[in-house]
Amino acid sequence: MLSAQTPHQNHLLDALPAADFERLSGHLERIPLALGEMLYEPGGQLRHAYFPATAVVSLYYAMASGASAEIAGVGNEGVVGVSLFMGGDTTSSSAMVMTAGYGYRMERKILKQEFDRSGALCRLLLLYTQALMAQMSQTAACNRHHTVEQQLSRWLLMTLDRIPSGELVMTQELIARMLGVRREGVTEAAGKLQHTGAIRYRRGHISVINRAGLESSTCECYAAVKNERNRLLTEVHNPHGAFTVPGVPAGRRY
Amino acid sequence: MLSAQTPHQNHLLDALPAADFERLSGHLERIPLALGEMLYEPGGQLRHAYFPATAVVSLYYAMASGASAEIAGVGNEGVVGVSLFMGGDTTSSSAMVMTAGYGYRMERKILKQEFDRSGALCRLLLLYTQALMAQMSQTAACNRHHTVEQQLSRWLLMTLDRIPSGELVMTQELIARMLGVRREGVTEAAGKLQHTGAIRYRRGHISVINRAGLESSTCECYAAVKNERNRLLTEVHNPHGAFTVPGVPAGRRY
DNA sequence: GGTTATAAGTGCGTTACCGCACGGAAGGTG
DNA sequence: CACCTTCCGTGCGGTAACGCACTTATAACC
Repeated sequence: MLSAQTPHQNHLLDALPAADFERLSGHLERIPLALGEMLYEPGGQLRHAYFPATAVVSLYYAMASGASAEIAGVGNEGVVGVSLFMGGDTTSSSAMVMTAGYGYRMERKILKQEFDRSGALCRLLLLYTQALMAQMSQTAACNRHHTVEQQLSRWLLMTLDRIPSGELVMTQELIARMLGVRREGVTEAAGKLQHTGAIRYRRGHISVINRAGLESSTCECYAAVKNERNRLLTEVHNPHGAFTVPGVPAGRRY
Repeated sequence: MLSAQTPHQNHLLDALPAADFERLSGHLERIPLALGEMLYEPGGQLRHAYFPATAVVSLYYAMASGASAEIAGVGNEGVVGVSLFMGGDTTSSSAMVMTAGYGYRMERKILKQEFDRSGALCRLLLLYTQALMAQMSQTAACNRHHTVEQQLSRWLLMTLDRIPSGELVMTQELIARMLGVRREGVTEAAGKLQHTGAIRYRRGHISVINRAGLESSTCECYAAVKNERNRLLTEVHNPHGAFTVPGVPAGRRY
């Protein structure tokens, strides 16, 4: 269980008033999230909501053909399992851990109870859900109009924003499945990005060398999602994260 | 203002318990919705939520380039303006009337008040919002993997499910803008569908001749969205609509 | 340290869709 | 009726991404 003094570094939890957090802290369980772990699948009964800290989770839809497409990503800015408080309990999409790390989970029953109090967490969860919808919308538009290279750049940037380091542990195969494109397409796009000096990669590892380079390769969708999230969750937003100044983590402490 | 005896035929409103509906009926204003009317635009302040009855509304995202892409459609099964109760007040997408008709609107303040009572409407709105998210997810995946012909078929079926007649008043140009494809692409796909006898069209009008034909031309996405909506909103769902038996409308009466 | 599974690179024909530039036709308006 | 806007049909070159087959490289494992 999470002690009230532990720095947990999920932005939603961090934004809770002390009183609300105290009430919940005993119900937050710190757990490791391993690469490839499924947090939910279509039709499955969710038992917990997950608040990622260093882990990153992909919400994606798996088609009958075996193809798939990422709908949205969730990291330390959000929560996995909005259907628990929205009332549907499950969804037609899946959630898989894309970057290993840790997070906190809360039992379905506790989350519902707290949500029904209509307090700070309720408000935050609904605002986050709207930010999630904005991300889904942007994904739909981006899938329609933008190139693989633009989308790969966007995907790398969004993932980068959610992790402490500048290196992603990630195969091109897996990225391709999430973007819903061919693996060769990712190889080609990543090759171009490496050629321009934006990234460097080796077998299963991608390092971002020049963030500005990535930003100039991506489409408007990256900034659009980020801006909308900042607008909706200003009090939650943590401008440069708790990780940019090692040893002096930002954010509330309990 | 809507009298308690009026058949209103928005499924969310119809699903309200009598007591809740009584409280709200005085705040529901029946209004015509004209083709092309904008219900909201990015950044604009929403003043009302709209419950379509015979009108159909598209939620879409407009890109900087001028291109656009539909995110989801809303008809008599839902409500336009979920950001009002989610807390963000506005969104980065736009909402435009695609099929003229009428609907009911409720002032922002009244909606929020009722939402905060955590009663039946609150529950329905959250469930509907989850159904909307499922539709957005499916749109993202569909944009990635399916052909224009499949998407056109899906779009026609979804619109058809929301209107009383079998004829859509709709130019190919407008459909193309919503699907985010070329107008010529729609012409070609519609030509094929007409050739197989599924539809017939003339300048600005599309008639569905053979619904089963359309269903066999579309992708899994149509059924997936419909099933998820039925799962989430069983008590709201109105199997064949209030319109299939003219003069003997189904649904609750107040 | 040699073997092996897995990740990434490459080439090639195919396809769906795009952008553009027309021509023709329907239907409302003076 | 003649006019003219708007909508729809068609052709053509260009291109991004696909599917497939195969090679090369890397890191992990015995």
